Amino acid sequence: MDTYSKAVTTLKSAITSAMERAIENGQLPKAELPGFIIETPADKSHGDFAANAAMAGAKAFRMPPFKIAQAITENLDLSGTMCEKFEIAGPGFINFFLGEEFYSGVISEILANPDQYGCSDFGKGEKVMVEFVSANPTGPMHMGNARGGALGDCLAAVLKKAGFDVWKEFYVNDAGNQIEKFGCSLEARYLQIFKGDEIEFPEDGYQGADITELAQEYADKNGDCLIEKSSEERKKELVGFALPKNIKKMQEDMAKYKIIYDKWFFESELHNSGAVKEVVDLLTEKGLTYEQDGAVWYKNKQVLTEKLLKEGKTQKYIDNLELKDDVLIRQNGNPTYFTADIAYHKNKFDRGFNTLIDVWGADHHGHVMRMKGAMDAIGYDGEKLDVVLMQLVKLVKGGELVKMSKRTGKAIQLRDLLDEVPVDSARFLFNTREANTQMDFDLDLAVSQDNQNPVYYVQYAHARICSIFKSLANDGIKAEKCTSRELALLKADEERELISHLASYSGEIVSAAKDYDPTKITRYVTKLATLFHKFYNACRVKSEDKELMQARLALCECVKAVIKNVLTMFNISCPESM
RNA sequence: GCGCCGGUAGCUCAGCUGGAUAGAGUGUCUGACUACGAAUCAGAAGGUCGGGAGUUCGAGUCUCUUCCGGCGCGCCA
Repeated sequence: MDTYSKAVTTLKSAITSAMERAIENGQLPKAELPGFIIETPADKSHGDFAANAAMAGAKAFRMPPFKIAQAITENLDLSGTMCEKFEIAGPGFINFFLGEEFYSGVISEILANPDQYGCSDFGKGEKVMVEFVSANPTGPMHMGNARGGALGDCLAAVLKKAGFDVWKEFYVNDAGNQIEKFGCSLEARYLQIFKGDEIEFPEDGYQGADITELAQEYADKNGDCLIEKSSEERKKELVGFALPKNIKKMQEDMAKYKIIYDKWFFESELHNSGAVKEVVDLLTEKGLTYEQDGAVWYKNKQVLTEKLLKEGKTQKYIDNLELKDDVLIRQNGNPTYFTADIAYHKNKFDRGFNTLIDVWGADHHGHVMRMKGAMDAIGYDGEKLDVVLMQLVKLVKGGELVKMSKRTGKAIQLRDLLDEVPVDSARFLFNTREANTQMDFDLDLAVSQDNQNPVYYVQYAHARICSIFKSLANDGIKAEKCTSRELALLKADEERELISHLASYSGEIVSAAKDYDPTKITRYVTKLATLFHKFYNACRVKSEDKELMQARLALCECVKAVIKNVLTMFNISCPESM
């Protein structure tokens, strides 16, 4: 267990036994012990930890909180905890102040194993799949994919650090309706090259310039050989030419974005293997399908109504949702996206993944409930499917909304972004805002290579520490292993606050993993940089006092290690000088 | 119409299962390099937590209601 958790748990049990003793003594009436929490006060003068046991127990003990706090503290034994003193404050908080043992313990713990620091067994090796981006291969990736990529990749990294066995996957929709549309669009552009505008472009086709370019590329290479062929053959040939190119581009873009997937999963595999059809059969066996208008339908309304009633929702609430059934197999015999998606998620569970995490755009939120319901319906646990919904990203430059790419005149692409913004910057900045909030991505900020940009602020702290070590090395001084007596010299407020923050790293990782929120960690490391810069300005490392200097060097080494630990985890570079 | 997400400082956002005087960054103003990197730090100013009601020792946080913004309710994905 890490030093911080140890400090909290030992303190908590000390308080619990104090309450038990107070009841035995008759200082507190016999009652069930109240649940209480140990929190870290925002205000430093309130100590390192605060317990609300006295206030939480006001009801159970039928006593004023302040009196309860007195009874508790009179029976409190701090030995075995890392706290050295306490006080009763405010309405009945008991505040605790950590002692030297804690501070030197944190530093020793980090230095013993800097790369592993922050790791825990919270996830217990559970197999988790994070599926993210999964953009359609019919066209270029956009800003939403950029955000999803950074969030998904860093979420996976956080989960891994928290002890999960993580697998990252990109689902390629290389089959189905949109590929058909892709083919029609390519065909129209191809024929237009030879026959001009007499060829009409399909109304719901993909309008992008990329389609025209792909058709042109094919024509340049192979000429008009497809004109005499049947439409079906023509589309097949064009898709066969264009799709692999698009997929390759996506893979290149992701690689440039430093996102490495464990697997690119192709939807077509599910169709070819019969897995999609299997899902329909499975649902039919369970009596959850019916035929109507030549299509096969899934009884979504029935499934979700039962599920929601079980969850305690009222019939009125359910009626208001106006639940509808879904088509599994279209009139034309083709399965819908939904059917393939059920098959895909079934496939994930069948591969042994315990928890499935999908990162989706918020415009898909209507799909979440029915997907979970469908998992239940085919005999899996829908609760094991978690969806992180991501709100829109607005690109802002010079305080104004950027809608179009100057180059293409179309929506800004991931490529445009990566051409302009350093990868470190993009990965960091997308992780400064929670998935659930609409986000303004400030282009000026992202390209700025100065103090405005939080990623440089953090990297600078790291480089600054490296620079201290270099400067001292020039004077023939190097860091030595400190004794706990030397580490106890770190008593300044700036030093202790910095160490406390270092100590909370593991807890922060677990909290980020629990909430599926990697943005907590960028905030954590930014705060760490801030506290370091404060320390740097307040406490000189180079010093005549050799013992204090060594203690401060140890602290610097810890900060350096944790910054590197975070940035490496997020695949962001961590330069020694900049 | 119904549902989901959001509304906190001029701007961008935090606020941990309800806790002490609501916090950062940025912008504005004022200071700090003859010293380990000033890509930094210190200080000031800036708020009816969208509005209203309720729950209790205590509400930015929970409940209800209302207003504003984004999104969703397809044989699209």
